[in-house]
Amino acid sequence: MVQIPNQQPAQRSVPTSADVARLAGVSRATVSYVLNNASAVRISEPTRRRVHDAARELGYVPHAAARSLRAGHSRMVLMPTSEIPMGPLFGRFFNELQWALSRLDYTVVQYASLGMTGEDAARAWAELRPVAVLAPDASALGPRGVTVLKRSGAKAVFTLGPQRVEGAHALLMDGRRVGEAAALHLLARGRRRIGAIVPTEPGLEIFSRPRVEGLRRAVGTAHITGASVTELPLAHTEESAAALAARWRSLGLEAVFAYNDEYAMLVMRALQDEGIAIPEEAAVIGSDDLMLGRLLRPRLSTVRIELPSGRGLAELVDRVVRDPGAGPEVHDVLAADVVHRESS
Amino acid sequence: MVQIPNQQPAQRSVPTSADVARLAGVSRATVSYVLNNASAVRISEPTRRRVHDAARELGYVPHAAARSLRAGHSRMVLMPTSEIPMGPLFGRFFNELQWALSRLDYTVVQYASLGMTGEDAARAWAELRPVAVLAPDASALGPRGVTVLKRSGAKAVFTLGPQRVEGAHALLMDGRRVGEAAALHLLARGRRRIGAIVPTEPGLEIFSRPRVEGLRRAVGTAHITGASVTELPLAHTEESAAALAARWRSLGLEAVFAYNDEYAMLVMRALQDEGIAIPEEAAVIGSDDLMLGRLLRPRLSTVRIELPSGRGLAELVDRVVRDPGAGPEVHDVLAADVVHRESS
DNA sequence: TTGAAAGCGATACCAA
DNA sequence: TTGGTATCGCTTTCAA
Repeated sequence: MVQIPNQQPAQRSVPTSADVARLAGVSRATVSYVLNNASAVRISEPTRRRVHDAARELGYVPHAAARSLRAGHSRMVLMPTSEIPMGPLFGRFFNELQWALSRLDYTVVQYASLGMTGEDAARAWAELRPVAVLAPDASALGPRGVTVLKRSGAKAVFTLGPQRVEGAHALLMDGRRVGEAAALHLLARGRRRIGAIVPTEPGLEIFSRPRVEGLRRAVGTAHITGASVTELPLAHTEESAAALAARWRSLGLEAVFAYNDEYAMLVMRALQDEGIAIPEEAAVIGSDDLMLGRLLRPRLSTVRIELPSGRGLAELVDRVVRDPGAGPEVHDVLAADVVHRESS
Repeated sequence: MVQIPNQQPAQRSVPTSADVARLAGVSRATVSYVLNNASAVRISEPTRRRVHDAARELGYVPHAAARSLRAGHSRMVLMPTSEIPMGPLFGRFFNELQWALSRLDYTVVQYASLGMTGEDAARAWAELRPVAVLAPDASALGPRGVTVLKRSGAKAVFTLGPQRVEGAHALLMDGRRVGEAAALHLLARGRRRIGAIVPTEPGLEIFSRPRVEGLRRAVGTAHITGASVTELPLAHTEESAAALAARWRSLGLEAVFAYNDEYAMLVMRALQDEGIAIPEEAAVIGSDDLMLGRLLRPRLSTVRIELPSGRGLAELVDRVVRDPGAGPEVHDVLAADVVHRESS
């Protein structure tokens, strides 16, 4: 650790608009008019300049809290972050959304409320008085949480994940679509007895459950004799995958749907190391269409997921903020289709 | 899209502590005392209950802006997010840090200031009057930005990345360590002419430049005749990798350091498809020790990066917030060592 | 034990 | 064109 001598003297206190007014020799009102380009009043050019100069000299920055307190509302969009890291797919969507919202002049803020759940978390969020809340995890919110947020003045409450919650708008990302697409593909290719990898990592079940459920449902409604789904818990480790591969033949399965491409890679490698031929002895399909799937040999079949454009959602949020009267809307936004390569 | 009829009637206005006071039949002061468990004053038990009941009935949530305005300070730690998504390594570190800070009773908020740069961004952050700012990208801040933040009352300004900036504390993550480790390893294994993959993706050069620089430096100071470093630009696509592989033999290189494991995988696959033996004809080493490296054949050698514990940093931040007097400290926190597997 | 009131910083109405 | 001032919601000192 390197110590660098402190060069700045004792902090002057933080400059306020009153300081700017004093230095410029005008009233605080005038400062406000000038700095906000108030169109209702005309301020003379010399005064404008004096105010701007004073503000620059003092390094004045307006106080967002004071401003929104006075205004009675803010343009803050709160996006609670969940602990589970999002993949590249969701990450890109998030970034796009954020960018689009800031284009619409919203201040997007991510707030991690680690450890809390439901109403507690909602209360913590509500203290910030956001104009909109976009929550990725509906279950960690609940109808009570939605009520708390709305009571605190939030005009729009959206959930973004695989679940919805009463009272909130929903961008429903129905993971069952993914499982269904995988099931139809595998069945069409003559596979009957299908294994479903279920990650044991905590937090992931919110995403994995619907996928398996969709797989189950599609296999069930296909009415093909002998068709079945077997859940295979798997940790994100080589050992776990090796253990699964070791008992693969005893399971009597013909195919495996692997939650996502990373788990698919893990499983495929373990099966190959066990001498099991892919896709002959075991068809493998993943999900999310990651780059790595194309680099595997055989190339990995996968379910490609399509999320809506962040811009569209940003406009939707804006619309709801401006007209909160309408009831909650549910948008079904996840599309899934199979990219067939060599592993299935 | 499904429309659900709006069940809630017109929003009542957001309840304030005055509303709670009115309903409980006490003064606002008493409400504040009760809800904040003020130890300086004793409030009778019946009054406490009346206040709590009233607050619950109204769904009262305190107004953070008003509170911090009155208090003159907040406990908000601002973490500006960069557009480039962070990998699992940095992501884990970030999560840990966030958690540790919230344990210390800070409100951690991520704020994306997309599009702005330097002072503009700093001003936007300063409006929120955070008590501390942890910026991952020093270059998008600059000494001026640091000044703006400090003037606005920030007690601690940290940069977290590969660069530092004057006036701010730094958790320096010196990527040159990574390149150095890779170079020493490859040289020790008898490789002389080394290629360095440089991602062409914008934003990544902040991380890739130092790694290549470290590689260069280590190769240079080794004083081994014939040792050289050749930069190889590469996009994150199969085509780009295939093009590189096609001209590999004409490059006359013996080894390649691939920025990180993902690019290593991309390159390795392309080389293998071109019939180039690994590691015989081309030694490959990546970085970040991702799971996928262990799943490749040959198994991927990699540079493992060790970041400090989030808890430690959280305590450091807390210390600086409590005692901002001391000058900025520079902590060198990145450790790198080689995990030798089969590809080198 | 409780209440009245000042004041944090910025804005917008009304007067001058 | 500019200034005085009330106000947003909350905390805290001082009085009662």
